[in-house]
Amino acid sequence: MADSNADNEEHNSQSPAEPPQTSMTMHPLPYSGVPMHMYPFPPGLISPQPPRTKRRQVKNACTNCQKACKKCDDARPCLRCVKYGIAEECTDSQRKERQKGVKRGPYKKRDGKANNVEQQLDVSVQPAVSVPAAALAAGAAPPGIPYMHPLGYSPFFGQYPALTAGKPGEAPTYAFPQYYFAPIPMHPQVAGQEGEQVAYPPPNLIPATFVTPYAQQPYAGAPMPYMVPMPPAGPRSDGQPQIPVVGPPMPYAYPPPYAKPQSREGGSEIQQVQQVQQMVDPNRRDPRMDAYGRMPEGIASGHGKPA
DNA sequence: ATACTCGGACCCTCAATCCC
DNA sequence: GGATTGAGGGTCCGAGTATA
Repeated sequence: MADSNADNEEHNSQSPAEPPQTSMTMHPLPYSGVPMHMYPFPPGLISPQPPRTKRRQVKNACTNCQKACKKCDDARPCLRCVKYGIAEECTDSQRKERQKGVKRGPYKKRDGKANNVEQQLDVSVQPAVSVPAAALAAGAAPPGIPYMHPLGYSPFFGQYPALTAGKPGEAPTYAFPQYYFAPIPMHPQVAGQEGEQVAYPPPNLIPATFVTPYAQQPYAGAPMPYMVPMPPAGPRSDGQPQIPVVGPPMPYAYPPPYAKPQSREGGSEIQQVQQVQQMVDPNRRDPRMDAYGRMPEGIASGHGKPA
């Protein structure tokens, strides 16, 4: 299928020169509850019907997770089995062979192109970093926008995998999505009846270009973090020009991109699991990671049922 | 409060089919 | 031959229930 599944390439991203292994946890924050493509936009910027995020699945859940209908991961033993102390029973489940020779009826006619609107709306998968010429020609912002979302470092840095690792001394290319200015819907367009959802005007998104292609790493070969915090206000330490913020200052701080789960006794669930995991096998490495310890797109995503 | 169960929504894979 | 479709079969969310 044309669907370029990141998982399809996961196994061939290992370079011959294996980079230094890190001691960071190799699990993709499965309990984060923040889907991979759910951007930490402030409440005012969230449209009433945010695009549903796609749920990522492992290729093959272990027998235990499969039985429990619970989320598994690609590592063996998986987090859940480690957590429940059944790591030695963590084995891949057997998948049935797909049946062949199933006849299919005639397909519905193709109507040329652009088969779905969803694809056009899904900015999360657009690898483009360039600004469409039409948008540039149209000017920075359409009239009537009350104020613009401030733009700084992308909050997505490190969240997306490298498309190309980059030769020594070269910057890797990342598959992060375009970063958008978005006008805040100031007033509901339609007043909702009692018990009805209030409708907001559709967001008018203006694609913008990234100023920096990737977050600076503290040292060569350092693993990319999942996300980096927003930069502090004021001049940038790297000498690059400060990105001007249009409109009033943000009255709130960004929440941490991945909020820790509710802590239980002895720390959060994920911390407990990680502690066990490190005791079991300190060198345990998630097989999906690329040569630089980064996870492919979408991993750690996912809770995606419509409300 | 936490663990367990499981219905069913959602997702991925890939053979069948379409079309250039 | 490459692109597209869509069903088979898988994963796992989340609500309900059980247990400590």
